[in-house]
Amino acid sequence: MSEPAPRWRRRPTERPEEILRAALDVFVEEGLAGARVEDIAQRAGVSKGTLYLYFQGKEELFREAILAHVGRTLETLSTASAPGDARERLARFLAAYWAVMRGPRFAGLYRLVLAELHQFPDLTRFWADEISGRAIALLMPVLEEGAREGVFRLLDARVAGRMIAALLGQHAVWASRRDLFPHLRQKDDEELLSEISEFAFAALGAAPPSQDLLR
Amino acid sequence: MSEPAPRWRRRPTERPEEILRAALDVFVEEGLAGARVEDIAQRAGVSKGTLYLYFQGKEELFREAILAHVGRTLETLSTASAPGDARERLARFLAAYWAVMRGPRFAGLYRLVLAELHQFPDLTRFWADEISGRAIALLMPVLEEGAREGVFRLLDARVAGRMIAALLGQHAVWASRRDLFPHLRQKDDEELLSEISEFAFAALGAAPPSQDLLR
Amino acid sequence: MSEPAPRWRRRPTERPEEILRAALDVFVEEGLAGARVEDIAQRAGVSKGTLYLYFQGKEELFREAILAHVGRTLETLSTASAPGDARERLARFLAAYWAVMRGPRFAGLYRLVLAELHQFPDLTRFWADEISGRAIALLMPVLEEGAREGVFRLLDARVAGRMIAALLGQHAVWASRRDLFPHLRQKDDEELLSEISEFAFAALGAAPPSQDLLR
Amino acid sequence: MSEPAPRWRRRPTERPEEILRAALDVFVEEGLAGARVEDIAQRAGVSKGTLYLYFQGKEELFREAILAHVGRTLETLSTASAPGDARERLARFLAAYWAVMRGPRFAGLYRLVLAELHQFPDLTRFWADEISGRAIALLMPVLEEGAREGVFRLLDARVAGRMIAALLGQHAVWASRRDLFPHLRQKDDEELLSEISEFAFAALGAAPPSQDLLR
DNA sequence: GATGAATGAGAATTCATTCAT
DNA sequence: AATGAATGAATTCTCATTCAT
Repeated sequence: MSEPAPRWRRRPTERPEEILRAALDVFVEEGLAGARVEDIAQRAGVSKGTLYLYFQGKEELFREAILAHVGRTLETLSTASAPGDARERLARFLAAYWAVMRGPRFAGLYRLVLAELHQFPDLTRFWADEISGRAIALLMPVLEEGAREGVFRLLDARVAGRMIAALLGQHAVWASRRDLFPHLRQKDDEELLSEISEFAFAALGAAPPSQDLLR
Repeated sequence: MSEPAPRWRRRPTERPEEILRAALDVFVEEGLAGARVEDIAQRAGVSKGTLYLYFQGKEELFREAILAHVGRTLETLSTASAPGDARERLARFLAAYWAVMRGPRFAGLYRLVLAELHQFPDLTRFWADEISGRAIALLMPVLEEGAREGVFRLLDARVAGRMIAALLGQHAVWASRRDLFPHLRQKDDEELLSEISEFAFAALGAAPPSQDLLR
Repeated sequence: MSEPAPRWRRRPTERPEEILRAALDVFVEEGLAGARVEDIAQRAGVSKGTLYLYFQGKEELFREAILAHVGRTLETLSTASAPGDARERLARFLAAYWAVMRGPRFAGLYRLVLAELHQFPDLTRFWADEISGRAIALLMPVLEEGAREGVFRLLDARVAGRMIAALLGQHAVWASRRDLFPHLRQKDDEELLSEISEFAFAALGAAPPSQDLLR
Repeated sequence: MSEPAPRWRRRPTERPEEILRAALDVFVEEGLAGARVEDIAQRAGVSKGTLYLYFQGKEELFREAILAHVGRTLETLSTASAPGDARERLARFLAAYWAVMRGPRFAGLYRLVLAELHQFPDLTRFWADEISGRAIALLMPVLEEGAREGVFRLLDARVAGRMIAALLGQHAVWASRRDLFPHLRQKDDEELLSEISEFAFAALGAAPPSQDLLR
């Protein structure tokens, strides 16, 4: 005697986020052009029309999906700063940043942004400022303080920050497709991080802190 | 002892190379999906139908355009090895590799490959082997020799090579759209190269050779 | 002797007449296909769903909106007959009819009916009978009486009525978009009416009554 | 042993005109919104895609279809002026204009223009100038000359021209849907023309010329 | 009764590919 | 070989209508 299950439910609050999550997945898998609106709808468990209740169209969906995800990411990232000596802080930052970049969708997202550079300069700019730029901005005080303390050699903190961001970023892209990049096929994330750390610390004229200190 | 069969082959040269060049330009600008066959034909100065006389379709055009360009690039790159002490050879390699990557179409190509990766695993494999892989392969003997000579500190040459490739690759992408990546807007190519070199040499425990030695 | 059954009936008045008014406005502005149900609802200050409580759908809305407005119009028009000599009665009729046609929505409605005619034969029939037909029917006795009295020349009253209706109808359409019909841009409604009257009276072989008599 | 019939033929010159003709038919029957691009293509005997080789889209098709047809019409119309006395010339003009308006697609076209007034003000303006305006412009010299000769009574030739254009235009619309306008259901085109003529001449204070003179 | 979120059929448009010339 | 006109499958987006709340 129970009611038949309704064919759909009203979820005005949750819908947009669900849709953006589905959209991000599909965009990451298929790229902007390859993603079909229909697929996004299906993955979100709604009809095509519903997407258009919440978003202007495919492009807005793309933009919003990326911004929303980056937003969530940034929250994580900001928490990375903390007390300690410069080497420890740098090591902790590398680990935190690497963890973000190795999160489930991040590298795919980065590829996406690269791919659509021309079509979405504002998105790219946002990315550059908020992701790469933020990494550099967070790194700089650590490096400067380390230099002041004599732990790191003297160098342009901005440049050094950029180098470190490059190492992390490029490795994240490679690592996201280990099958396609044989030069790191055998390495797990932890090993890659320690290789990157080792290289970066060496470039700064310092040894990485012992692992013990970081836990 | 015959040469091993080449991993890829150029198509007969009488077939308009012009088409592939045009295709590459359009693909770099628009991406795979965004590029219209019509535009490629137009830029190559032929009719749409003609493309189909030489290529199966858009995808083959894409594949061939990239392979042809990479082929040309590789010729350049292979000439980079040369005699000299390890520091000089490393410095010269960095300059040569950076020159290739800053060539007119390379960074765009790299983005393209990253972006369309998953659709063409064979292409990516090719890329990984011939470009990233080759860089590492060319670097390794230099690094190993330097380590043997005591010029560079002892480390896994493959890992160090990968780090250097990461620095160069990521900077090439950023530099290709300086307008969108403000963290290096003010730097010219030469300055970026010397920053990268400085960082890499430091990580290897060595000072870069004086500029004089490199000319 | 009961009244003959009315040809159309107004829906119960407690049902929002507001909706029909809004619908008419939107239909006049946008046409049948161009009008969006959503817009009608919004203009009526109700939700989309509410419309469907009162009307089957868009087409019924269209039909009812027109019928309702015509109904209101007809009430006005019927009052136009009155005593007096034939010339005066004709003049008064012209003025009354013109006033109706120059009412805020009439010309738009007329265009609408013309435009969407073929989709609604019954509507058009209704229109032809109640509007054009009624004009002619109201005119005929006046013209016949005038002819009998020797004021108007002898002619087929039905034909003459049709001519006068044509003059009025076409001018109403033109006048509704003076910006688009430059041949009468400078004229105000009053002047147009007196031009039409003058022409019609001349065709009937009579001079129009002096303006004084009409007020 | 004959070749199988080709699936399609190249007709680059004839296509656009064929398409416009088909488009006009469909637009007249269905209105702008009701017409499906697919139907137009089918009626023109081509595929949907072909339409887009020659026209930007549905709206341009609409605009061009109307302009092309009006253009053809105007050629006919211009030839209507000719020598003779004023009454004959007027009679001849009425006949010519009426013939144009009663041509197979004209009244439908007029309805179309009326219906889309808002969306295509430029089309409407064009229509007003070239059709109604031209009628008035062609009429004026005839009426003025007639007045000078004492055949017609003195009146504003522009106003009189407008009245005549109104009579013709409105009757053309009605006549195009005789089924829907019972007040002229029984009349054929010739009879309608002579009724209009009779009314117009009377309004000008003249008798129409005998029919004999006009053939 | 009202609401407005959700649906999904329908239409315009694009563009890779084919093929008559 | 070369052309570019023609095709039609595929895709986005709209909006009348339904129905859970």
